[in-house]
Formats: sequence, structure tokens, C-alpha cells
Amino acid sequence: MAKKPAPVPLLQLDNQLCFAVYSTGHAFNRVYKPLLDRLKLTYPQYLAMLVLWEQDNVPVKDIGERLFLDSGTLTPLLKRLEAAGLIKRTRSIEDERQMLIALTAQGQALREKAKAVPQGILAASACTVGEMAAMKNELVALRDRLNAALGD
Amino acid sequence: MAKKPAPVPLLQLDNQLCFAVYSTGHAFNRVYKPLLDRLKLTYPQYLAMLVLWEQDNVPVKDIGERLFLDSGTLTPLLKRLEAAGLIKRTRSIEDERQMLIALTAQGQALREKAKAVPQGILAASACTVGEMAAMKNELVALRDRLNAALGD
DNA sequence: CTCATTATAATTGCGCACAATTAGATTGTG
DNA sequence: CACAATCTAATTGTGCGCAATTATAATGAG
Repeated sequence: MAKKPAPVPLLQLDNQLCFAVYSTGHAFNRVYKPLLDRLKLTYPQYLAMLVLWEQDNVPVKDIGERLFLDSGTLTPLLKRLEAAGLIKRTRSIEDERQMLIALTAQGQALREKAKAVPQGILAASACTVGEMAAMKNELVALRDRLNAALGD
Repeated sequence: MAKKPAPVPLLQLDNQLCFAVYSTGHAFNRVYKPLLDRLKLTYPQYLAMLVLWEQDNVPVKDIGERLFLDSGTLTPLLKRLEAAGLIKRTRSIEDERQMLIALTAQGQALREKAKAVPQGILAASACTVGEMAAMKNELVALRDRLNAALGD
């Protein structure tokens, strides 16, 4: 017989928004790779640095909330950034449970080199700042709905 | 002094399309997790099964092209699917370099249970099929532009 | 036919991601 | 105060994701 199963549109890979998000994320990573190699950072490390360049000397928890990552991911990542001399990890005096993450002078200085990165991404994306912003807003709204659905 | 550095809008996390894609991907994963646990599949394994449900008995290379993944990722993943009894890996007779991946009866049967997954995702996304399709098309177009930029 | 070139998977090593657990600090309640 | 409940990180184990290398097979030029 070898009867072919009836196609189920929702099960088809190319119909899935989720796979579009997944594969676009990988494509972004590949574009970022050569740009971040110059900074000797991986993409998740770059994200952590973005957080710290906005607000320095913050607990791991805050970085985690900002990036939607937990200590299982962040602890080893931050240890690598510390080994690279970009940050300093110190335990908070007021609350000894907290590990405070602060930029070193070298970590602050790296921000200057990082300014070149977004330009490269924008060029590879081949869309206007306005288009990117619109898409970003749609995705953030979707992300928030997905995260809200988890709390049920 | 402790002079605060001037904000650079393009370096701000919440302005970045890329982070929106990255974090939305993680949010999707968290929503998929409980649905896929019932099938005993991880999300990348589910993607491989989607490919095989569309076309059975294909070489690893084809699955890789479809999912944008290489053998370093797929070989161990497929070995786990084989260990779970869902697929069979056999070397091609015509071209002995190729490893052909075919569904077992159990792998084919799993498709029925998988039909429930997209409904759950649609519900958690809280948007219409039309909105999802529009967003998917924008992302795929972006992905293709990013991938094209790599070939330069 | 021979030998370099190319193609397909597998392997190795490193860095995420995340669930589950553990350790230690803090808070809240009686 | 005592002590349970909560909070913050760290740790452990599994599974991607990818670069680099290796092994084997197929192809193509001379």
C-alpha cells in the first residue's frame, strides 16, 4: 500500500512561525559571529555586556531577568567574562546571597569597539531602522503573550 | 568623576530586533516543552520529525538543509531518535557516503499525537492564523536576507 | 586508469540553555 | 528569639549548535 499520509498544514515546517523565529535566530548568530570575534565575545556574552553597559554593578538576578536566562546559564558565562578581564564578580555586603557584577576598565573600554557591531547587523538585515523597529515590536508583543501563557 | 557614558540607542538591548528574535525563540521553547514532553521529543527533535513526516527516507544532508543544521548537530540528535525507536539510519546503496533516515512504524504513528501540538502553540501565541502567517513571512524574508549577506 | 578534488557523515571540543538539586543567606511568623 | 519559608547563586547532567578535523566515498582531469 504505502499510502501517503494526508498533509496537515499546521504540521508543515514552512508554515510554522516558530521555526521562522528559530531559524532567523540562527541566521542572526552567523552574521554576528565575525563581528563579535573581533571583540572576543559570543552572542550571549555580548548580551550580558549590553546589560552592563546600560547599568553597571548589578546582581546576577537582574541580568537574568533582563535576558530571560537563569543562573545555570549565567554563572559559567560570567565566569568566562571575568577570566577575560571584562567584569569583576563580588558578593554584596548588604545581601550576601547576591553576586554583584561590575565592569572593569577594560570592560567599559570595550563598549567603544562594540559601537561598530549594530551597523554591521543593520547592513546585513537589509531593512530600514523603521522596519526593524516594527518587527521588533511585534515580536516583543508575541514574546510577552507567550510568557504570559506560561503563568497559567 | 564616574561620568556616565552617553547612551547609544543602537547598543540598547530593548532596541535590538535580534534580541527580540532570540528571546522570543526561548519563549516558544518554554511553551513547547510541556507539549513535546508528551511525545518525549525535544524541540529540535520535533523539527527533524516534521521534516520526515513530510518526506521519508532522506539523507542527513537534506534534513540539514531544511533545518539549517549541520551533521555535528544532527548526527547525535538522529542517533537519539533511533535509540527511541522512531527512525532507522541506513547507509545508501547508490552512494555509500549518504546516511538515509527513515521513519519506523512507531515514528509514523507519532504523527497522530503530534497533531495536537500546533493547536497548543496557536493558543499560547494568542494571535490569529493570519497574523502568525504575516509575521512568519516577514521573518523568513529577513532570514533569507541575512543568509544572503553571509555569502559575500 | 590514477590521483587530486569534492562530497557526506562522524567526531571532538567548547559554550550555551535549562531542569533539578544543593548551599547558604534573609525574611516572616509565632 | 526560634525556625520555617523564601530567596540567590552555584552545581550537575543532558541536549543542542557550531567550528574544525577526520574518514570514507564519489567524481573529474590528464
